Amino acid sequence: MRYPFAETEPKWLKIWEDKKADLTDLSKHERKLYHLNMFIYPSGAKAHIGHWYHYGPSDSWARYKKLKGYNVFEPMGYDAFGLPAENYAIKTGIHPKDSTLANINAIREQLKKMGCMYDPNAELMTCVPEYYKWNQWLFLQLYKKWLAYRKNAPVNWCPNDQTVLANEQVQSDGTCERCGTVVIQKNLTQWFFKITDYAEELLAGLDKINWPEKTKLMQRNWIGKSVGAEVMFNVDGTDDKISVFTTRPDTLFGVTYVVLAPEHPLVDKLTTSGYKSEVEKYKESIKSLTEIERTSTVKEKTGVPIGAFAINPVNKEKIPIWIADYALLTYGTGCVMAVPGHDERDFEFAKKFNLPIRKVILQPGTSENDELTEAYTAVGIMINSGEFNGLNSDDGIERVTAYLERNNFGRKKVNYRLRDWLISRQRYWGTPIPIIHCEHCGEVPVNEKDLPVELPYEVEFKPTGESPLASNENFINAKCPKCGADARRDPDTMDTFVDSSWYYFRYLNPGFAEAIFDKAKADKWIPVDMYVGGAEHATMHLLYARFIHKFIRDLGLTNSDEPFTNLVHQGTITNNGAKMSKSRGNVVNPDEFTEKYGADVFRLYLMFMGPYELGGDWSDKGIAGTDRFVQRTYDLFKRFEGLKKRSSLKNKFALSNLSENEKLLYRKVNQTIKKFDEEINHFRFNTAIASLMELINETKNIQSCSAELQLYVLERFAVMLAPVAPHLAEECRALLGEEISIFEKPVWYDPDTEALIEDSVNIAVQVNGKLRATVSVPINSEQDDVKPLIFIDEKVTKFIDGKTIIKEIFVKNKIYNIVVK
RNA sequence: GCCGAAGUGGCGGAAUUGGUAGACGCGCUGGACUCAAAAUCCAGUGGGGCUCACACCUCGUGCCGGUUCGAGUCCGGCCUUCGGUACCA
Repeated sequence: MRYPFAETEPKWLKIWEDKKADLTDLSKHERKLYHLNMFIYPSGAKAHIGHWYHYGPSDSWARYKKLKGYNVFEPMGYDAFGLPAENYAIKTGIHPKDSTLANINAIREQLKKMGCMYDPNAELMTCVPEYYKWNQWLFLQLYKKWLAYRKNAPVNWCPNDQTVLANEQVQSDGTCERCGTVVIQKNLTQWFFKITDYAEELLAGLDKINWPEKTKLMQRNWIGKSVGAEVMFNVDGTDDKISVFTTRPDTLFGVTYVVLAPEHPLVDKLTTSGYKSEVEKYKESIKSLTEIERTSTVKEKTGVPIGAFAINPVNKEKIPIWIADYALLTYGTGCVMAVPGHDERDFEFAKKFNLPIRKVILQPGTSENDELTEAYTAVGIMINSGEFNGLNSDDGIERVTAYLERNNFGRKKVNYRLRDWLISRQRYWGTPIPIIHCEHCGEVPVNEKDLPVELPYEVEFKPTGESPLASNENFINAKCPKCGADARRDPDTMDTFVDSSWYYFRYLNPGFAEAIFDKAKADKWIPVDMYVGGAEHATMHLLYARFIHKFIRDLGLTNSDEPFTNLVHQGTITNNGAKMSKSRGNVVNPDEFTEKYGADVFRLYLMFMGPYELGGDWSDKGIAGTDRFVQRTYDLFKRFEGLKKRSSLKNKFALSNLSENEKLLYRKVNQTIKKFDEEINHFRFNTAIASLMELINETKNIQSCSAELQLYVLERFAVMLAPVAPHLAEECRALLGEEISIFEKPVWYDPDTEALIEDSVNIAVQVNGKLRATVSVPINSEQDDVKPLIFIDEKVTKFIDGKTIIKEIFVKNKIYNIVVK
C-alpha cells in the first residue's frame, strides 16, 4: 500500500495544532533558540519553489534543534508593504490593501501545508497600523537624536508617466520599464537616516558575528573605510578653499591639477567669465546622462577647465581647476587632487587633455628619468618632494600628514563609502512619515501620543506627478502640533526596509500596545540565534537591521550589540539557469508536486538536491528517489505495526551478546545517528538524508534480529526522520505504538559510542603512492603487525620484487605506502 | 576591471587535518514477478585495454606546471560559469 500522505499530513497538522506543539513558551528561556527566517513578501504571486527551498529545510533545522532539547521559537510573518502591490493596483485597479490581504491569506494556507512549526501566536504583518505605528515611533526617536534629517537628493523621474521610479524600474539603457521614455534625474527634498554615524561600529561589529565570510566582506566593502588626509587648497586670488580627500598624501608634490564634481557648489562661484559658457554647456551635457551611463567605467573621461587656479599648499604651485564627471559629489569632499603620475584615472585624464604628469614616487628598479607609460600606484621612494625626498612612500603618508597638520594645511581623515539611508518614497503603499510641514514652524514631528498617522484607504494611487497621499485632502491637511496653524503632512512614505529592520523584536509580542516591544521579553530572547535568508540582502537589509539594532540599543531598549548571531543563506533555485520570476513566466509551482507526492517527499527532495547554500537549477528528475525512500520507510514500519506493545525500548546493547547480523545493524544505526546529527547541524541536509537512505538499505535483515533490537533501530530511525519528514515520522512512530507526538514531547538519542568503533579496518596498501591492495586488520594495529601481512600479498610483491625499498610510510588505520626504486 | 564562490560519471551530487575518487539518489542495462504493462524486488553501471570468465593492467576530479611517499584537496599560472560591485580619489 502506498503511503497515504493525503490522509496523514492533514491529520498530523491537526494534532500539532490541537496539542499546541508549535507554540513556544517565551517565559521560559533556558536553552532558548530564536530561529528566524526572512519573512515573506506577498507580492502578488503565491509561494513558489524558492520559498519552499528557503523555508522547508530551515524548518527542518529548527525541528532538529527542538528535538535536541532547545526551546525553539520560529515565527513567520508578512513583509506586506511595497511597490509590487502598488504597481499591481495601477494596472488592475485592485486596491493594494485588498490584494495584499488576499495574498497573505492564500500564502498562509500554502505555508501551513508545508508543515512548518511556525508559532501561530507570533504572526505579524507590516501593513497594519499596530505595526507601522512603531516605524513612525522609531522615526521620531531618530529625529530627536538628529539621526533623521532632510536634504535634497535626486530621484529617477519618468517625464511621461509623471512618476518617481525605483532603481530597479529603470532599465539598463536608462529608460522607464513601463513606457520606454528616457528617465531623468530630478531633485527632491527627502528624508535620510544617518547610518554613517554608525559606520565604524558597523564595520567593527562584523568581527563579532558568525556570518558567512562572503557576506561580511560585502558589508566591509560596502562601508568602504579608507584612511587618508583632508587637504586644503587655496583658490588663487580669492578667500575660497577647496578641500580634497586623498588616501595618498605622499603624492601631494605630484598634484598637477584639481578636479571638482560638476555639481559642486563652488563651481559657479569660481568659474571665471571667459569659461562660463563652456562650463554651463558641460554641466548641461552631464545632466542628460543617466547615473548608469555617467558612472560607467568604460566611458572615456570628459571635463572642462573653469579658468580658476588653486595653490598646492606644500610647494605653492599654481595649478588649474577642472570639472569632470569622474569626480563624484557623493564621495569624499566632491573634489579630487589629481596626481597623474600615480593614479590611473588621473593619468588617463591628463593624457587626454595634455596636462603635466609628474613623477614623485620612484618605482624600485627604475630610473628617475624613465618616462611613465602608465600610472605607478604602488609603493616606492619619494622624489621631487622637497624635504621628503628619499623616504619610503608608506612612511611618507604619515610624515606628510603630520606636516599638513603642523601647518594647518589639512588633517588626518577617515572616509567611508557608505552613504546615509534615503528612506523617502513618493508612494502610497507604505508607512506615512510622521512629520507636519508648517509655514511658521517648519518641519514639526507629530506628537507620539497622536501615532499612528494612519494610511488612508481612499486615495488616487495612479501617477499624477506628486506623491499619491498629497491628493487626499483629509490626510494631507493637518494642524501644526506646535502653533496650531493649518499645515500639511509629509506626503511621502517610508522605504519598506524600515519595516524589516526591527521586525524580529516585534515577533515576541505582535499585539503589544504600550511600546515598540516588551523589553523584558526582548532581554531574554534577543539576539536572534539563527537567521536564514537570501544572500541578495547582504548589503541592504542586513546592514540596515544592524544599524537600527544599534540605535535601539542606544535608546536603552536592548542590551545586545548585534541582531543576528548566526546567519545562513539558502541558495537560489533557477529555471534553465534563469532566476524564477513572474515577469519571465518561468515560475515553477510547488503545488503540483505536493499534490502528487505530499509535503514530506517534496521537502526531502529539495533538501536532497544538493548543498543548501548553493541552490541550483530546478529539475524534478530525482523526485522519484525520495518518493521511493518514503514508500520503503512506510512499508518497513508497517511490517512492525504495534512493535512497541510487544517489546521494550532498550538504551543500549552489549556487542558481545549480538549475532553478526545484529551487530552490523546496531553499528550502522549508531553510526548513522552520529553522522546525521553532524550533517544536519551544519545545514548539510543532502548528506544527512543520504545517511538515512544508507540506514534503510541496511535494514534488509532486520527480520532476523531480536524484537528489542528491531524496536531500538526503528525508534531511532523515526526520530532522525522527524526533522526532515515530520508527518511521516509521526505516522511511523504511531505505527510502532507511540501515542504522543514527538513535537509535543521531544526525543533525541545519542549514539552508543562503543558501537561506533569497528573491530577491524581496511588499510590501503600502496606502492609508490598507487593503490595495489587492501588488507583487513584489527583496528589500531601498529606498523609491525601490519607489515607481515603486506609482504606476502602477491598483488604487492609483484611491484616490489627486484627493487630497492627506500621508505615505508604507515598511517594508522589508513594507509601503508612502500616507496621503491 | 576589481572582489568572491564554483568547475568531479549520462545527470544531481559525496569524499574528516593531503591518505582506497565517485557515498546517496536519478537515469540506463540485464534478470525475477506478470497474460502483458506499471509498480516492486535482485544484479550491474567512470573511460580504455586484456580475458571464455574470474582476475589483472591503465587513464581519469576544467587546462598547464610545481610541492609531496601520496594531490579532487596545498602552491603558481591560465580558462570557463555564476554571484557582488562599478571611476571611492
